[in-house]
Amino acid sequence: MTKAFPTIQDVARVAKVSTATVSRALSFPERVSKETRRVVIDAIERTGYTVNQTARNLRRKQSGAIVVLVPNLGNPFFSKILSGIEATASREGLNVLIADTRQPQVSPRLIGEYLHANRADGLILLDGALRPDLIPGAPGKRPPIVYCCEWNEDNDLPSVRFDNSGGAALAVRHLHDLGHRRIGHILGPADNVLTKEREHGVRCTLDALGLEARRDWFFEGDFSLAAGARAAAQWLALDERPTAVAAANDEMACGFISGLHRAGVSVPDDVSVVGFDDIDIADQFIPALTTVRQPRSEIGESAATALIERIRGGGADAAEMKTLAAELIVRSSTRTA
Amino acid sequence: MTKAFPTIQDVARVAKVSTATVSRALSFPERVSKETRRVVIDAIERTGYTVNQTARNLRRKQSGAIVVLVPNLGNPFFSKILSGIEATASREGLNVLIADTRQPQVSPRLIGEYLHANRADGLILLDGALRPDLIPGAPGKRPPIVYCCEWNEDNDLPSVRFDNSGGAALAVRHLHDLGHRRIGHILGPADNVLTKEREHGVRCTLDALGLEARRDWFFEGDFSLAAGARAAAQWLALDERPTAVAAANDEMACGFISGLHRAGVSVPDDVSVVGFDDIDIADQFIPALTTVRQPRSEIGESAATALIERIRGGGADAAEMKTLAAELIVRSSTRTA
DNA sequence: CTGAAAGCGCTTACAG
DNA sequence: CTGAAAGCGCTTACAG
Repeated sequence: MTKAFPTIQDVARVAKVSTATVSRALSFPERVSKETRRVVIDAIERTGYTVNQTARNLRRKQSGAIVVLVPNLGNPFFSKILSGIEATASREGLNVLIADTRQPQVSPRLIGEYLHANRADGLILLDGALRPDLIPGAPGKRPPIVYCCEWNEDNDLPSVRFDNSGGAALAVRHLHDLGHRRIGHILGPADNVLTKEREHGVRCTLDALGLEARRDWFFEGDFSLAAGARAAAQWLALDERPTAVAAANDEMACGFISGLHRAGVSVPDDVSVVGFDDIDIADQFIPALTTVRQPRSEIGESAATALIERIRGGGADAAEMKTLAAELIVRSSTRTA
Repeated sequence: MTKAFPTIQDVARVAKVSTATVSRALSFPERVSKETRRVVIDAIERTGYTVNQTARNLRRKQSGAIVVLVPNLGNPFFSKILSGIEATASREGLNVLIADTRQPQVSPRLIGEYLHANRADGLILLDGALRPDLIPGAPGKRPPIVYCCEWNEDNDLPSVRFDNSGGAALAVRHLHDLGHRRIGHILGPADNVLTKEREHGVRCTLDALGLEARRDWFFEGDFSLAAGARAAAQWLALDERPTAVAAANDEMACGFISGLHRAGVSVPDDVSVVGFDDIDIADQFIPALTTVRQPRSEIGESAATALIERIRGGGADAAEMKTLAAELIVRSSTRTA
């Protein structure tokens, strides 16, 4: 950093008070006299002083920042959540640091360093595969951590999540209500908690409805558009086809519809498709996508709020879980069987 | 931050050397003896020490972080760029702080604080409306700043940008090559540099081709899907309609196509449409979108690299501009007139 | 209400 | 190659 920014010393000199008083005037205005406050404010204006956060943080042993670990920053799913987190954090005067967990630099060790290094007062994890509980160091002296969207079944760290299996149930019931009895599912990436939850929701609901969960109607995927297109190819190759498909996210639903379209198969006339997430394009896709909405910026806000409470409360890192409901949005990609 | 993390003192004690030596072993390994290095490394392992960045930064007068100011974090356009920035920064050992410029907290004053407060060694601006040159304080002692994608015509801060007008020219020429002679344009938000550049490219090319730039064929927009749909409504209301439309971004192109589709108008059979950006969904949209590709993670990397060079070089904040070429991707939303 | 003084954890000339 | 010492800019008990 360049030198010569005014320091608290400069302000003290101009105001003719001690640095302690300047500091107090800033942090506890009510503890200095009205007159002093005025003089200090004045000196601050004249010098153009702003507090050096680094020095303050060193002294206070805090960082004024939280870090968010994101599996893929370029993915709109995460950026919407990030947006909610940032809005809440900035309102609370906290900076937000981000790191993409696909970067080789972000090893578990580095996560530990973020915390130890006094870089962050807390951590939000959007990647359920991350295991901060494995970081050496007593958990007692670890800053708060909360999972957002994803979580890890091998620890009981607090998390904020959507009701994934409930959302999947909504999708399947909707298809059933339309008269569909042959229902398929496009899965997310293996080993992902969301994939498991959504699949679970689909299977349970199928079961409850007395419908068959046919192995060849469960298409493998990875949340990408391309995976949806691959599922379309598989659907086309089937002897007996499902008349409706619930995809584990909107991208795959779109890729699926698009793949079918290129083969001359129409959605919803030939197959009904429901997505998951309600991404921006969903209502302008052709056909407009019926999907399970998850309020993504809200979950980000909710996670940030939970984290900040823990930071401020300084309290116990009690395991806790908050679940946000999902909602079905019916549009034009589904119709009666 | 919680207490009791091991400090350099602890390491020194265990290694039976001075803290100065530990510090050197970490920062300038070649300046300590092989034996000492071994002993220090060993002590670090045993204590679980990681450097306290806050203290280091205070001493070194740097922050080890850059801040990226984003107009809308939830917008995939920006998140892709952010991803490129983050990848480069993290590779160089720099943390990245983000702030959404729509947050009221991010006033110009706050931008100044980011810099003064020793919070950041440099700044990347994705929002051309931001004017860091207006921040009080001599520019000489300001950390480096670079615009990315957008820029501001009222200052000559360095920027990395796409060839927007060249890209628009590509789009119009492509339409012309297909035999279209009645060509319209959907504009981005007013007052945006990208809007102006793209419109400029369209107008110049139309002119060069001897085609008319009809006022009622230039539809107002704002880069949103909804704006595209509104343009579709306007197109439908026209007496004389353009047979081809170049949109200033892909979202508007998709919204436009979707709006026409709902009215029974087919793209590309009835109108040809070309987008701008090549967003993820572009090739799975129905029809697959012909568009002008802008390598967004590359521009992010490029901006981060430029910033880091300036930070490391410590050098002059010379005005400089880097322009990345755009490329036309022909798919199915355009056809012969 | 205000100030003197210690100290947060590190780095870096300066000696040796 | 190594150590003693000062200092980065702030905050906060402790006195008064």
